[in-house]
Amino acid sequence: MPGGPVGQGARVDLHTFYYNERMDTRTKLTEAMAELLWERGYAATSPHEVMARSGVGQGSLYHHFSGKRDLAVQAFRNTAADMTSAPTPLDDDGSPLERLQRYLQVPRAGVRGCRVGRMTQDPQVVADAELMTVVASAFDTMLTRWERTIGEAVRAGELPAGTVPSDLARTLAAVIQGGYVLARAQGSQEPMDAAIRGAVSLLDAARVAASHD
Amino acid sequence: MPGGPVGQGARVDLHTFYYNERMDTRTKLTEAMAELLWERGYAATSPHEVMARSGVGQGSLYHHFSGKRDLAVQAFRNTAADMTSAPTPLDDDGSPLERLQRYLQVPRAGVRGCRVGRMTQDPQVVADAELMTVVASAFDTMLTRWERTIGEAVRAGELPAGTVPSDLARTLAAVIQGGYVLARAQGSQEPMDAAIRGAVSLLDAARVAASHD
DNA sequence: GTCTATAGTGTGATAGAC
DNA sequence: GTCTATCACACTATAGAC
Repeated sequence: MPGGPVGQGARVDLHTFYYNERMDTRTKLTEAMAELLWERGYAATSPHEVMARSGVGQGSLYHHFSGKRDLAVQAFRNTAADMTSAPTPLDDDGSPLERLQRYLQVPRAGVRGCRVGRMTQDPQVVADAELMTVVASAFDTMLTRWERTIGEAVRAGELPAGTVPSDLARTLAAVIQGGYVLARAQGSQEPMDAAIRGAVSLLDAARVAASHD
Repeated sequence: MPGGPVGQGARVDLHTFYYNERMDTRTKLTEAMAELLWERGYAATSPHEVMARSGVGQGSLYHHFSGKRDLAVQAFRNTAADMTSAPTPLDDDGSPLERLQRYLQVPRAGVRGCRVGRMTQDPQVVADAELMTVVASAFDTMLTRWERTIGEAVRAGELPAGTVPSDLARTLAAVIQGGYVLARAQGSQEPMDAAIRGAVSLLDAARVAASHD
């Protein structure tokens, strides 16, 4: 191993190492942009910041991408694809209702916010049809999964027969998205966890009600 | 009625009339800023836009306020006070659970988003301790009301005895906040309404479960 | 494919006349 | 108290050498 910056005793900032040593320039740029979209949003992220974080120069950015918007679209497409392709407890073992409750309780860092939901509050993003398409289809994919598992729970008699899967799917997705909002409003994880606990309890109550259908 | 701009046949843009004829300069500025905070957020709103919308000149803005931040703090304090002081169905007649369900179903224009919750996604707002205090205390006031009515519903036997009011309050607040996110993501009111319907149904189920406690 | 230099625009804010 | 003119700066983007 020749004397790279990772040699013995060398202290390397994780980000710098990550970006500089293991990715091509294009990827460095999209990864840095994806992080900044999450942390700061689209409007508040400048090309200058992306270059600083990725260690890539100005000329390279405008060589690989036509500009800030192009870079953001590519980066955010990757983010949405990562999120929607990741496996969830919704497809694990267990009864449908258990899976719904397990997915609700997946750890979520409330104060960081949702990478996709965040975009929804950025006026420049909402005004951009291409970005909004990515946002909308990411939510669509997620809601479809919720709906399918909720339908299974109804058929299994774990939820009341009158349950409307498309409604409840939006309710549970909203609890998560709203949990992020509450957590950020209070600067604390606790409101997110409380909101989830309350939703899990409501599903427990619904199971009890279904058993008396 | 002397020849004001509202004389017979005169057509006056509602905004222009509203700002120009009925308010003092300070109020014109805070009202315009409050609207823009809602529509575009803090970071994305420039003093120039505030002046254009209010019809007030640059010199006046910096005479009445020390700058953009000062104006935004004053404007947003007014917004938060308006929202937290308005009466809600939570304090109306009817059983506690009915009041909770009625409040959930208050019409909310999902695509416009929540005036307070919106601030939560703006990095420059989150970094500002003064603005975040206003946000946090507005949510606090709202959550306390939810909690009180939920507690009443539990004591009335309309919700299961094991219900944790502080948890369920956050769940229901999250449904509303998340409903805004979903509505904006899809550019449609429908996801908000669906999320609310699902939450109302869950509360119905919880009432059934409570009756078997 | 990457660099440095620089353009052109809009920002938040101030100066000073009236 | 309000106006117009202007500042210094940061932004997104381009030019052109290497």
